[in-house]
This record gives sequence, structure tokens and C-alpha cells, in this order.
Amino acid sequence: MMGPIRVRFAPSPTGALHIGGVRTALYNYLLAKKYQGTFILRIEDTDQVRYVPGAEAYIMEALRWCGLMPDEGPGLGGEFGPYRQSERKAIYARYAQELLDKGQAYYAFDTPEALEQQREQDKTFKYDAATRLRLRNSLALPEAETVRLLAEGHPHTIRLKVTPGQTIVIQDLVRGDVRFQSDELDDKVMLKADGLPTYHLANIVDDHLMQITHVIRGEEWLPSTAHHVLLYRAFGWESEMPQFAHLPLILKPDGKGKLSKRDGVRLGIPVFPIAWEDENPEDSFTGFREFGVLPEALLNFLAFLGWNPGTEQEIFSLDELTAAFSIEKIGKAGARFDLDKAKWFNQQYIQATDVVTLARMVRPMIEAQGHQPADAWLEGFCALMRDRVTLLPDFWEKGYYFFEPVREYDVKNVQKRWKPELRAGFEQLHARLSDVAGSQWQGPVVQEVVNSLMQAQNFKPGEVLPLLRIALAGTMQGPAVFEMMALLGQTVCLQRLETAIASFDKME
RNA sequence: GGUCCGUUCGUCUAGGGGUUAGGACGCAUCCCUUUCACGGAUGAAACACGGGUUCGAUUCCCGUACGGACUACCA
Repeated sequence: MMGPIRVRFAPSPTGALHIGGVRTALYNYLLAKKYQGTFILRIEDTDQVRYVPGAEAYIMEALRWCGLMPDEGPGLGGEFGPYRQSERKAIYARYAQELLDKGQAYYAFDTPEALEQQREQDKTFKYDAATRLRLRNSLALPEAETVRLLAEGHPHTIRLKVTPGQTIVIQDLVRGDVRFQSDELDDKVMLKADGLPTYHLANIVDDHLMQITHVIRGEEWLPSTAHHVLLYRAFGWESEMPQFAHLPLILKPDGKGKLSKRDGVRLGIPVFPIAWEDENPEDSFTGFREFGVLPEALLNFLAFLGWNPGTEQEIFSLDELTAAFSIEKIGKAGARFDLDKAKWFNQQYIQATDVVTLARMVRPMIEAQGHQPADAWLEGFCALMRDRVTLLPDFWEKGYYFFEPVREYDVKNVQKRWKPELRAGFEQLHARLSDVAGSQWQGPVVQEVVNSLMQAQNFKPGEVLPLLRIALAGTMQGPAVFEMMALLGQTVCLQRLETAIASFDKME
């Protein structure tokens, strides 16, 4: 169909990258990988005011964590650099000059304040063919005046001269043909007074120079795409213009509108891939990583927000996503962010992860609690807990009692079940379990001891086992009792039995 | 306000002129399980509305409503 595919993910380093951005990166990545193309990271740092130190590093780290490594980008090399727009200032100046030379742009000397005033007077004010002649620019001013203002170094911008009467048709891969009339378009600023380009100029110049074939970005860019087409036209690049695909937005879980960082704190849910630490705690946010979500699960979840393969398969590895991905299958309507679904994906991924890997992921959390379990033991723990967790921190939260004493008993259940006559039975049980040789302490052995005792004493499993479970874990929930006992070990089980018998009596 | 985009169960979605409108999350019930989960089964749950076009529209067209994005010397 065309040359090798080259796509770019072009965030601006104004803070943490939220999951909408991650999904955009993902779709770009998928298209590139599917066709053995190139995935480029370009940092759009042309706004010096909004620039946030550390944001670029954050973006790299987030992409790395997600497994979406760019092939070209800042610090990664590539033949089309530099990949940071602030380092390409001279390039944009040159192209802005070209626009000027071609009569496609003009100098504008209006101050931001003057324009502000215009907008206040007239809400619908637009800097365009209808208004430009009464404003301060090289089209309205006598030539000598323009020359003078320039020579004296008056601050000025360069604006695109939009000619009315043109029809712009964007053949969007997601939305089909979208038409705009140039009469509706304003004369966008191309080069700001500080000499840096606006998004519009930088974007078009870079996409052209970097030989981008597909622009996959959020729907918020659709309206300005008309300007972008005009720019390609002005430069004479229209025939090699990239194809556009505008993605549906990711919406707030509740209410309306697109998902924002504030929704995260407001609803107590992560909206960033990894945590963002700001000096101001108000502007610090957790991430999916810290929440205990596996990157593969996040990606799988995100991929399905606005796209699906048309089959009933839902669990896809990154490679499978790559194989199945196609732009035609991207939906048009906004997709609401649903944390429950994200959790479900995570649970599926945890269940599918082998215990050795799981143990590696869980270990730091356990060590943070001050415990240093042996590998094999921790793997055993993971095996018992794997089907009972949805997020990584659940391993500790739901299974802490494997590492340290029971914090509290399920009193209600003890009161309901504990009977004086059980006391002797439990003491017997303690004795019998003490008799088991340490080397014999295994699930089936323990089970046999308990069962035979229950038979001899005429206790029903239903009266004994729940209490045994509470004695050992404090709760009615958890892995099979005998497997639990095997992992806990004889000493711990005997100790907990003793303390439990004593406490249960008091709860009666 | 203007321009542009969108609208299938609560949510993510499949489908597409004639279907019992399919799946997934969540929810409910049941089975499995001497717990909890996992797993399995079942159930409730949707084509925004009004006009066309058509033998027949959820599907095509036009309106309406609703929602959204954009409307900066921000991206």
C-alpha cells in the first residue's frame, strides 16, 4: 500500500501521561509492529510555560513499564532527530519563513491583550479573512510600517493566511470523510512571539520530515486537522500527507466528559500508568502499577476501550494484540472508563501467571512488611492465594496471616460456633498435631489427623473446620485449611491453636 | 453561540435491511466446594426519539433530542 509504516506518539511534557495517552501510544505501537514499521516518540515541548521538568522522564518510564518501547526518540537514536521539538527551533523558523515567502502566512503584531479585548467585545471573534484587515499585521499595515516594526524588534507572531472558499476533506480512517469549509477556520498562529512554533506548525513539519505515514491521536485533534491539511497544502506536501485516525475519547467513569487527572483523586482510582510525584501533594497521583495492576493487563484493558477484534476472545497478549489489531475496528463513540473491568483483566492475568513470576512480583511487598520468606515458601504462598486476589497488594492484605500472627478473630463466627464441649476436642487436636513428626507435616497427613479425631469424638466437620480456620487465619476466608496448615508449618499451627483456644473461651 | 464528532443491555461491545439482537464486566440464582475464591450453569438487562426509503428497518436517508470535542501566541 505504501512505504514502511512510521507512526509517532507525541506527548507534551506537561505532567503525567494519563491512560488516554497510553492507549494512543498503544494503538500507534500496534500498528507499527503489525507492519514491521517504526514507532517514534517525539516530545512536543514547545510550550515553555507549561513545561514540567521530569515529565519527559516520566513518559519514558511509563512506556518502558508498559512495554511500549519506541524505536526512535530522545535518547534512543534514530535518523530523524532531534526528537525534542525545543531542539528543532531553527527548523520551524525556516519553514515559517517559507510560508511567508509563499504568501501563505503573515506577520502579526497584535498583543495578547489586544486580542483578549477583541474577544471580550465579541464572543465570536475570530482572527480570519473577515477581520485580519482591521488588525495589526503585515497584511493590513503599510509595508514600510511592517518593516519598521520588524526592524525595531517588536514582538510578533507569524500567522497562517487561511483563504476562504476552500473545502477540506479529511479521510479519517476511523470516521470516514469529514468536511470543513475554510471560511470557518481562523488564521492560526504558526510561530509564537518567543520564536517557538505552535503545535500546528511543529506537528506538520515534523510529521513530514520524519516521514510519518499515520497520525493516530485523540479525537480532540479532529477540528484542528483542517488547519493541518491547509498547512500540508501550503507547503505543497498534500500528496504525501499522512493518513489520519482520530480515536474516541476515554470518558469519566461517572457523569460526562473526558477522563481527567482530577477524576482519579475524586474517585480514588488510578488514571495514570505509574505514580507521579509532585512537590505539591495535591498534584501527586498514584498509578496502575502502584495499584497492583500488571502492565499486560492494563494494555489489554486499554486496547478494548474503543477497539475490539470482532471475535469473542478478550484476553490478548501484546503480540496477540499486534496480530489482531486493525484501525478499521476502532469504534467511533467515546468509551467510559470502567475500573471493574480493569480489575477483571488483572485477575485473569494473575491467574495465568506462574508462581515463580508471581513470587518475584509479590516479594517486594512482603519485604516492605518486614518479612524475608524463602523462595519456595513464597511460591507456595502465591499458589494458595493466586485464585483469590485481583490486585497484587491483595496478596499481603488477604494473606498477611501467613507471615505474622492473626490480628483479629472473626468474633461473630466464633460466638456462633464455639461450644464448651469443643474445648476438649481442640486440646486433643493440639496434642495429636504435636505428635506428628516435623518431617511428616504435610497437608494430607494433617488432614488425616484431624479427620480421625473428628470421627473418634463424633464431631462434624462443619463444627470443627470453620473454627480451626479462624484459629489459624482469623477469618472464614482463605485457602483450603489443610493446605494452609501445611504452609504455615507445625510450630505456628500449634501456637495459634493454643492462643485461639484461650481467646475463644473468652468470646463465648 | 459557531464548527465538527458521536448515540446497541448500567458499562465495554458484536452485528447489520428479515437474528430468539451475540459476548464480556458488573448484578442475581444455582452447581462445584465442609470456608473464601476459581471454575461451570442459568437469569434480569439494550438497538435515544420522530419521519421517510422499503414487502420489511436496530441496520440506509433526513430531522429532533441528548452527549462530547474544539473554538489560546496550550498541546
